[in-house]
Amino acid sequence: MVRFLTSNAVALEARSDGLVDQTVRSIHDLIRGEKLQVGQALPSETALAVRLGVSRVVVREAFRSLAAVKLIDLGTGRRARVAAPDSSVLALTLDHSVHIDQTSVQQVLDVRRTIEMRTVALAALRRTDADAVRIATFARNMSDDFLNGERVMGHDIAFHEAIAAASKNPVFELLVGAFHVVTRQTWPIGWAARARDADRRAVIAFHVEIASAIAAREPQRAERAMAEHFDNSTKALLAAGIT
Amino acid sequence: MVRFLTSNAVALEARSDGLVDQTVRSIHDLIRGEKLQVGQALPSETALAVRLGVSRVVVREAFRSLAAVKLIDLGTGRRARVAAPDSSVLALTLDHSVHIDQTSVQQVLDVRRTIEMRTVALAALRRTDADAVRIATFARNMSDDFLNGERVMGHDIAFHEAIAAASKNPVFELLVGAFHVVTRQTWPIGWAARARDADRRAVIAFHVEIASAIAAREPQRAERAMAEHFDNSTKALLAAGIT
DNA sequence: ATTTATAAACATGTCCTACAGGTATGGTGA
DNA sequence: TCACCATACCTGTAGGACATGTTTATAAAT
Repeated sequence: MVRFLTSNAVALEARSDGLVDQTVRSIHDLIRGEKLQVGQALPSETALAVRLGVSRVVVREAFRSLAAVKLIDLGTGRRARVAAPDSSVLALTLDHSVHIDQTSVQQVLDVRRTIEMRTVALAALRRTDADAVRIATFARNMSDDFLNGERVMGHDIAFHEAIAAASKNPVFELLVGAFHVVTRQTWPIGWAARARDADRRAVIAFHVEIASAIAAREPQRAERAMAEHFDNSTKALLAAGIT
Repeated sequence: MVRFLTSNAVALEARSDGLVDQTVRSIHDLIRGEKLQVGQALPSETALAVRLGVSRVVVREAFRSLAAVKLIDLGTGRRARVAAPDSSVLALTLDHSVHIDQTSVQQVLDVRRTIEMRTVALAALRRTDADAVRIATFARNMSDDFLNGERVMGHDIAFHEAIAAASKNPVFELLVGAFHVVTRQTWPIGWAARARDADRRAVIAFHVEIASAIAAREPQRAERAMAEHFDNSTKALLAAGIT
């Protein structure tokens, strides 16, 4: 993988009046410049404060900013370390966006459908045997815990996460992970909307079918099943008044 | 390439003790509880400090955390206000992920392709006349500024952004916007990899074709053109050694 | 009476000092 | 060699102080 070392900082609050923002950029550049990898430690607050000519308070606030977007990890008594990105930040953004009425649940579902139709196809192509087993297991767990909605939801989410992992693309994994936050809030509604046992069994059947297609390495079949699964969910939520 | 992507549950900052994290949650709950809308003001730092029984430092760090993920806006002398989510946070995450070698450019491209095939189809269905004009204009601008790579890139990015906007789904807009950060770094490489004018013209032809399909309200044609466009770019970057 | 100018009240930005408590490191003793 | 502990280092939180920016209310001017 060729590296383009234009460590040009991403418009990270481009123009800033404040020392904190400047410090955030300095630290950002520092990580880039020293090519720090995940887990490596940054200088201590005091050391940075001296080096950058600001007070420790400023460095602390800058650290908090970077930690909030998961660029670094903080811990009492330990120096800050470079962190691996995770989905929590995007999850927060989405969650907030929905709550603030900037986005509808259906819109989120459309995006999920788009993405997961791809992840499932990739999973069918790139899954390891262990992936296939994991995925199938979650589908079976859904069936086994049929009476306990809470647990079915847990398996459902784990199922989709496992598929994303099997796609071998961390960006997809990131996105799928982020959507779970919204899923957790809407899933019970969709489950309740499917009052009849037959409808609930159908939901699980979709998962079994998807797992089977992945195991058989049939991307198109997997994709089709995933699409139907989402269409079914979309309808259920619509029926429950979730737009 | 080593990966750590810790995709795990999330929501409101793990149960990490620490007054700052608790305060972040409190403020988060406050926004939810009071159903504050974008633009509305939060209590002042001092007021919150008193109310939550913590020092002002703690509230400030909590504010910084929330501002870093764009849940609130901060400004000197002004009270903090609820903010609308934007793509900069995810952009940072992606950028960081690529720089830390957690993600390859090709993986990002795959995600982009997946998403933009959908946005372009939606755009073809839901575009307004103004959207169609905007999109076509950017394509024409690319052609007009053919000799100036920097400007072509600008039009290219604006083109894709306009399509996302025409999809009328803010989540897609958010995602597409976030990818631009990576695009800005890889685009010049792809352009350089297409040494012959004919190859460069072909790139622009794809955009013209996409714009035309959107104008004609032909989602499938638009989708196909977009797919070809991405396949072409993927190949160009591969040829340049970008994996 | 409406508008403008100005002053006061309020809010954030930054610094300093202080100390409690967590972490890691190295040395000592078994 | 290994376990244990003292110690130096580091982060977490508090309170006070003051500069600077913003809003509001009052007063002056048209």
